[in-house]
Amino acid sequence: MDKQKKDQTTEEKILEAAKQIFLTKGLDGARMQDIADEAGINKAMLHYYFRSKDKLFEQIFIEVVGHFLPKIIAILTSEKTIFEKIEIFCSEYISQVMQAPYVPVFILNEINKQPEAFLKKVLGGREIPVELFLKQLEKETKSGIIRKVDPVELFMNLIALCAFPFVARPIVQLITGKDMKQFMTMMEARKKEIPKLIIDSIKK
Amino acid sequence: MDKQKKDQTTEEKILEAAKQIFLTKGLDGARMQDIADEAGINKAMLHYYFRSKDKLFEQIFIEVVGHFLPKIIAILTSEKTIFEKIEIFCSEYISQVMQAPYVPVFILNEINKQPEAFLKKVLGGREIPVELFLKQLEKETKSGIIRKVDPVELFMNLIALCAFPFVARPIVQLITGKDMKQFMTMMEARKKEIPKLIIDSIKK
DNA sequence: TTCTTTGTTAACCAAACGGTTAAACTAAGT
DNA sequence: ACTTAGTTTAACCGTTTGGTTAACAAAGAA
Repeated sequence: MDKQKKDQTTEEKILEAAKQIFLTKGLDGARMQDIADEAGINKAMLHYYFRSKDKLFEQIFIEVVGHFLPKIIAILTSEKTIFEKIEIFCSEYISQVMQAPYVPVFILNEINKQPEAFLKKVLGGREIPVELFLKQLEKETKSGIIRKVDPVELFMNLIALCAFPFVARPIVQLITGKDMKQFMTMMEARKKEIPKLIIDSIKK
Repeated sequence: MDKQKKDQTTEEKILEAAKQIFLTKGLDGARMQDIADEAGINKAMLHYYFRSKDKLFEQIFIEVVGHFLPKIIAILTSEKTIFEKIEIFCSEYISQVMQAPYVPVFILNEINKQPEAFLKKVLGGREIPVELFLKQLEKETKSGIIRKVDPVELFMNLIALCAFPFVARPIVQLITGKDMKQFMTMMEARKKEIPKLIIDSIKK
């Protein structure tokens, strides 16, 4: 047990342990006993504080996603040029994921297992404020700065290039022989490589 | 039950059903009873033919991956220019996945849950014949056709752009409102868009 | 026919699972 | 010292799970 855990409340211990277990094993693969062991507490406490496995999972899920999405949205709706936004997006996204490398796999699994529930949980009725971003694209297309671009594909390419290496990380590491530190160094470099690639492809 | 299933052997029925269930639910999420129901047979037959859940899963896994990898390797080791290889790779990869859209998620999950076992199963002692591809890159760099490129990153970008949309497909469909047919049309178009993007980024 | 092999079924089993309970413990308030 | 409310524990419960078994059926082989 970490030294820190001693002055954490039981609820905090559970949340931390559940996050660790759910992120690495997924909902199906995680056992309540695993979480209890990881937290160093009795299994009954999980139910005392969070009633059921599903409730606990949802708590973790909302915490994890709720930490990511706002930052992304903030970037898209900020007062920057498209080129700047692309640069900031990649840098920020990769920074975020570097601190929690399992998050992309975790999210992609949820997306595939229950897409509607996913959107509902994540957005909770709100809408993605994508309007502003679309208008900006349109404007900068007309003013001739960039060529005509499908915003969905642009966004998809961005996330693909940023997120995919993390999703395939274990195999990338095995093939290249990179340890975690070297892998992270590569991703650090990609913060600049990816925007270059994307911006080059949409510039006129 | 499909009309076809009647003149399939029990073993074939099981393999088909197991593939369907494992691909969509994963190893942890799949139940032996689910597979038996899907195949329209008694659960005991699964063990009669394949002994255990793990053995059955491995069979499916090897079948699925064994169908993909050789095609990819064939392209990399063929006698084409890099530009041609990139074009063929994207086109072929996307075509393959369009016929089995769940495969990338399935594989990425395995990669993350047991990376070493994954490589062992997939390669079975063999090596990825990457030498030839590396030499080709080196040669075409020296002759000035392309700029200096890290082959790992080139390859990672390729797969990222081809595979990621399928991995995030449910959410992409929900956000864009595209049905399966429209999604596939988009991916069909990407067979040409992705090579353009990649080739532009490595051309001198 | 009779025997043997192969395929199939329903019933069963032990273990693992998520979840519950009642009692014990702790600490703060009276 | 007594009460009370919140917390923690071990033991337990019903269900589900992967896996087994024994009886049985179909089809050749003798």
